[in-house]
Amino acid sequence: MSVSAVVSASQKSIASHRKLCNRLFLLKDENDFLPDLLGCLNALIRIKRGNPNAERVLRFIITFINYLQQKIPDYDLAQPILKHLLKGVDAKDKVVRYRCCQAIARVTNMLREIDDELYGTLRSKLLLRVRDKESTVRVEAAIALSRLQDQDETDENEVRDTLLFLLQSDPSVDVRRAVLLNVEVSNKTLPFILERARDVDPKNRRIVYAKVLPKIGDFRYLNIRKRIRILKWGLKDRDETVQLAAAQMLSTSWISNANNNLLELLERLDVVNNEEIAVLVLENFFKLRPEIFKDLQFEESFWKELTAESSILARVFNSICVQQNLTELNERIPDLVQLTFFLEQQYVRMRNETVYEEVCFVIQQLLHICNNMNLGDEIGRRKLLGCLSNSLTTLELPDQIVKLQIELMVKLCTSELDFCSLMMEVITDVYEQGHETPQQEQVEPNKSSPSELDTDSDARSSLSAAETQSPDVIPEVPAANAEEKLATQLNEKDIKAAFSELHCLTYIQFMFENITSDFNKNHFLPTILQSIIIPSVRSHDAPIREKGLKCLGLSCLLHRELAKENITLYLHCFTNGDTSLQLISIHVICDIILMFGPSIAEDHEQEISDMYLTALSDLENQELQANAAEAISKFLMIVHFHDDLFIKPLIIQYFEPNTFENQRLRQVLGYFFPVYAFGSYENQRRIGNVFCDTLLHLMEIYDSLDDDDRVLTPLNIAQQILDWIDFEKLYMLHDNLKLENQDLHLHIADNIIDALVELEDDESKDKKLLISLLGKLKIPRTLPSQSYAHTISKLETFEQHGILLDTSSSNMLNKFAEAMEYNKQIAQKNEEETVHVVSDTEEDTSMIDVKREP
Amino acid sequence: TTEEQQNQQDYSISSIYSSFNEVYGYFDKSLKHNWAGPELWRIQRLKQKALQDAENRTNSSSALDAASTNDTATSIVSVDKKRRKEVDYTIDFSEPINEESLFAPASANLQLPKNHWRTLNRNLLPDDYHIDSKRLLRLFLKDNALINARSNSSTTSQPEADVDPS
DNA sequence: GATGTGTAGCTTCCCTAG
DNA sequence: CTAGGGAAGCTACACATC
Repeated sequence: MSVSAVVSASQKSIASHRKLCNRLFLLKDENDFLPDLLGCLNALIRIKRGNPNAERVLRFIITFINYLQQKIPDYDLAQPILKHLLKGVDAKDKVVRYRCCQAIARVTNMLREIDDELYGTLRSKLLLRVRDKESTVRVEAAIALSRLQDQDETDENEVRDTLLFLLQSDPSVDVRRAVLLNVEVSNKTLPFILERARDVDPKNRRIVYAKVLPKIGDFRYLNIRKRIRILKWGLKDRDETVQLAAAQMLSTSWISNANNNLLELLERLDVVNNEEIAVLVLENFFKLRPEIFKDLQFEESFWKELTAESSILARVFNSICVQQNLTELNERIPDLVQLTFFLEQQYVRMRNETVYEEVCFVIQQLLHICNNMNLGDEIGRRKLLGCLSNSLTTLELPDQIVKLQIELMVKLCTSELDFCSLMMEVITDVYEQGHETPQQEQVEPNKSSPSELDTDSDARSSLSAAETQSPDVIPEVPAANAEEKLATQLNEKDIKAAFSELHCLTYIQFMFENITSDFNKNHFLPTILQSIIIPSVRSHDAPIREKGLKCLGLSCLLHRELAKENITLYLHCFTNGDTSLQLISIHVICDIILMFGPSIAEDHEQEISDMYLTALSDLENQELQANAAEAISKFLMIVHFHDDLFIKPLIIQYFEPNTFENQRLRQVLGYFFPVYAFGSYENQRRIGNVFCDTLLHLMEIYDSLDDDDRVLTPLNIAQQILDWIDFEKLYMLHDNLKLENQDLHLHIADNIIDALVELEDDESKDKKLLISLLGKLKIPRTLPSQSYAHTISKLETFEQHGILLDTSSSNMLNKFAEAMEYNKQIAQKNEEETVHVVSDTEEDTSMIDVKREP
Repeated sequence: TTEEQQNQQDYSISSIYSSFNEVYGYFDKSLKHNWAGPELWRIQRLKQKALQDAENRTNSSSALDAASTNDTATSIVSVDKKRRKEVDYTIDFSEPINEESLFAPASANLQLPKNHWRTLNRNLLPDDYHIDSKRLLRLFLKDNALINARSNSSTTSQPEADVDPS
């Protein structure tokens, strides 16, 4: 048997390789052995990618080299083969380059030694090949290059740095993946690898968790920030398979590196500062390890010595029980009376400042648990309510705790009125604590304690108070560092009063967030409004004024008239205020309109829409812009407030390259547009109405851009918008509505033709684009013949203008005209027949394909 | 004011539909993988299969027809597949190959042009703000209140926004 | 600049490994 | 038995070639 016969036999199955190895071994000393073998390689490297026989042959050759090395260590076959293959890495044929790189990668793996010259050539050729124009070649070259990595961790390491460059910059996912799987993990490469957990490709992301991170071994090689980041990315990934991979890594490798002890794992995640992630970690962990979940027990001592870690463990246990209705397991959580007791213990412990943060965290977890508990027990309820209101009165608690406590108190109270009365007491107490003075008479009239106020005052009176807040009495906005000013200007007593006011306002804010009462039917609300909120809106202290404006906004949501009166106030804040005031205005006016409908804004329509448009186009202020986009989205989605005015600027900001950094804006709008468009056919038509206009505007922007910013082409943009107004994508609950908007793209065609007439001769690029869009429109055959006729007549008038077109454009235009003509004739025929035949369902939903029509 | 509220038109999208949650659940699901802004947006083609299904449902009268054509179609396809599967991958090692042409140097540049190496944010996803229907149906000031988009049959005088009991 | 070629990305179908 | 991976086929687009 000849060398080529043996090699040829190896292509059929892997099973025969062992036998064939022996055969080939017998031929090794013949004169033509090496040339014959290289000849076989020549045949092999012409075989294009994906041929399974070629894979087998290559594998056989590798097996043989290995076999030979074992038998005769001095027989060096690898280097001659390598030398031969290197001749092909620059070949013209990409298949040859691909196969050579692939073979080199495999052979290099077998190499025991290599002479310096060969190594140098290999290295420099591969460094070139990883930049090949073919991605398949780059993949193999990258794998080959990864075989040349050494342990050198110096700053300059060309091989390593090239691989890292590919990992970040190669446009092909496969190349990045190949590098990800083959690059050596070291201090230098780790940041680049971790970053791939956010690769655009979900498979690459998954590989980070499933393949690469386990290679590291102990997760403690990562600092806490990196641990949290990697967990957050993985567990919150949109792709379930990535989530699962992250969860698996957590519940197998990471937990074992924490002595299989959940609490120890949590200790290494700094739960106090990463609550959200800790919850996710536990939830995902229990999903994969239900047996551990079921075995969790909480002894008496557990509750008496709560730590950050143990408390969040109990909280997640509880929340999973509640979510999944595991009532029996949930009995391991103490009852309300006991929980209240433990909570009180923590409030006491809080006085020790060294553990303040941890205690706050523990309290939050306990509050979450209480919130999930059955609140049927009267005694427990009263005890807890007492404990909560007491702590609110006597302690300075962080906002998150206050929020949770007040939310819980609403649930504990039997009615909203009870709740308000209780809160009123708390707020009064806190207010008085801040305004205790040796001489009571020094208290300013408008800062009088709420308890002294006429609690019977109705909304009307507070309204009149609000009316006095006409824009001109609002103090001018102070310097940015208002707090500093505040500290120097005010004496200690005033500071104390100011802080108690802030304190009260915080309580009021969370209180108002949780009530829905009609303002006039709950006499506590007008009292609070008049005695605390309104004075605070007038305050010279920026923090107080801001909080006051928020609380006033919340009050407005409970009272239509109050809302209507105060719109001007918020408009004024937007014009004259700093960013934080502007944001409040954006929020409050939006909520008011959503709450009461657009009619509430009828006196200030212009100013309000101007405000939102100004904010939307403020490229200098991303937060404002994003919030405006969100507010407008809500308007259009929910109450249809000036759709036709907002829709075009909204589309423009979405595609405008300058908003690329403003991801919140883009993601809000990315959600909004499809929902808006697919949500109703009227909305689709609204977008359709501005399509051409908007596209032309965006094309202008595109023309003015640098190459670097030209990521989205006008074609791409147009396709995305056209997709929004695709009638087949309308969300329809009833199939019979599927017939809506079938003519929408035909209308677009009309608009495009109109726009073509307007374009100048030097805008040939634009003309070309618009014409190419005609061919991509989705136009059904079943429209009435006049519709097509209308478009055809438009085309004819366009042709009369005699506008210069390149051949491909005019071809496309002709094709489109023919298709329309064809549609018209068919439609006419059908219309004649319909006189006799009632319906023809066959062609109801069939589309024309412009390209295929005669 | 009660009267005004009653007379308020219900503008919500859901007024067209019977089920509010269903609609937004659908959008949350269908937009789950298209969140990263226009640069990374993929236009989802309507699946041919889904379209056919829909068509079959509407043309229930021709259900029998459809079934039979489907049967014949699948069998034809499978025969076709088998025939095509007999692609010959055999490599011929007997003929010597001209190394001149095999290793012929390239005339043109083999490197990927520079502008292809320009990446969008190093091929990384942007930060995910997890925008969903809940986010856009929420008041700014009351994050626990979902805007209660009721059908227009509602006769209550409650405001449009309502504290979500959850 | 018209034309053909090649590739990327998608869907659909099939197989196999868990 | 199901899901995930891979191959085949299709389409749209980019590039090269003349």
